[in-house]
Amino acid sequence: MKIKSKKHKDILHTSKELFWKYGFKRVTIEEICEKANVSKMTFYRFYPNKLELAKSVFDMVIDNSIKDFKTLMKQDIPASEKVKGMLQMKFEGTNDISKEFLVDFYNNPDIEVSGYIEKRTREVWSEIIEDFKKGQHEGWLRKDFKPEIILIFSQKIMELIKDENILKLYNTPQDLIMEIANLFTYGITPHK
Amino acid sequence: MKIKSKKHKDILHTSKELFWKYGFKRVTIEEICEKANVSKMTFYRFYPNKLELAKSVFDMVIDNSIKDFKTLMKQDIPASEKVKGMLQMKFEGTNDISKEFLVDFYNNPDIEVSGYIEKRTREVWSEIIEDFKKGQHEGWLRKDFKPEIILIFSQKIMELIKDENILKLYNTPQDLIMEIANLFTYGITPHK
DNA sequence: TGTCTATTATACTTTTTTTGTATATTTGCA
DNA sequence: TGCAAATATACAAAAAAAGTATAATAGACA
Repeated sequence: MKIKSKKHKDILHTSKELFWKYGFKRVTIEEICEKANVSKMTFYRFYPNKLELAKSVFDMVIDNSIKDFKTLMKQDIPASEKVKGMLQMKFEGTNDISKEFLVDFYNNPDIEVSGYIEKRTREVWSEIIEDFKKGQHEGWLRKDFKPEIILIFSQKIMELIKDENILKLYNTPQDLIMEIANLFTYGITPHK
Repeated sequence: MKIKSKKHKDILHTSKELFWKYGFKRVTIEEICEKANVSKMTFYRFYPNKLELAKSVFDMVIDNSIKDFKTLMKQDIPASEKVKGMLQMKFEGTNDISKEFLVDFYNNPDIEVSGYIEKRTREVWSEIIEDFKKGQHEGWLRKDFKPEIILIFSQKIMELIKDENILKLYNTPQDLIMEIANLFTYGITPHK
């Protein structure tokens, strides 16, 4: 599935919006069609069922995330800025999957689904890791750590950012992000 | 329905939470029961169906709103502070009904429902209006305006507070609230 | 203008989900 | 212990959602 007609795009964007808000299960195909101004038959022309649609949505989001991420990594800015940008992206949700969506997805008894998510997630991770390795090679990242650990780390740290109680310690979420970014950076970059 | 057992309270609070997040239609009775750790049979002991539950939830929220509002009105603080408090309450959602919830409610073909909401809303309004009249009688509100207009006014103004673009003009929502509260106050209070 | 393609509207069957009930069992507490 | 409240389970009935067949329509374009 590659070329996207206007209608096709409408379906994708509408369903992303609804899935993000309510999760996978709570949204019906007809609801999507109505909101996207597309007839049900047109929907079934593009997708055999809701699951396939969800995969597409997931893909779209992942792909955009990667694109944003790569753009960031390519920029000629200090490492601390890159880390900050990463966290910022996560915080804004650009780079994040809706919790409601994932929960529904994982609870689906259909095994194929969670397998699919895991596969795609692995792909994203390895892309990101590649970028970190490049950073190590280019010298703006310390060489003696496993890039994989960054992702695990940032995963954990995202839980902090979303934690109301921790947020309260800072004037703005940005302050917290900055704080974490600094922590991250000075543990990672070569000593000046 | 007055005395509330622990289980009864759990049901009420859980359903409020879910309704607020997803709206009325998207939430199932069994879902509520699971999340509230209550068996389905216990649910049906308290309520004959989801609609009656929703009415109770609605009542609970309305009642709390009135209570908060009355507490505010009774305080010995200047009128501007009271107006500010009102807006603040609305902004925090303490005094507000979830949009998702209301939309579902109004779309319900069952006429009784929207009738019920309208009835309760009218009651709240008249209570609030009574308080304003008292304020006029006690002299801390100008006497030559219809108290009813305040509610209509504040309704409209709430739309401003929720408007992203307007919010952007101020550093914090609080600044906007303050601004509006001042506007409100100096159009209402007796001239010093 | 006529034709081709994409889209829609409608009406329908099938499947799945949710509701609501009946019944037997368990829990906690006075 | 014994009673009231709560539960688990299993099930029938109703409602909602999924999915399909078919005929009608709209619009691009040669």
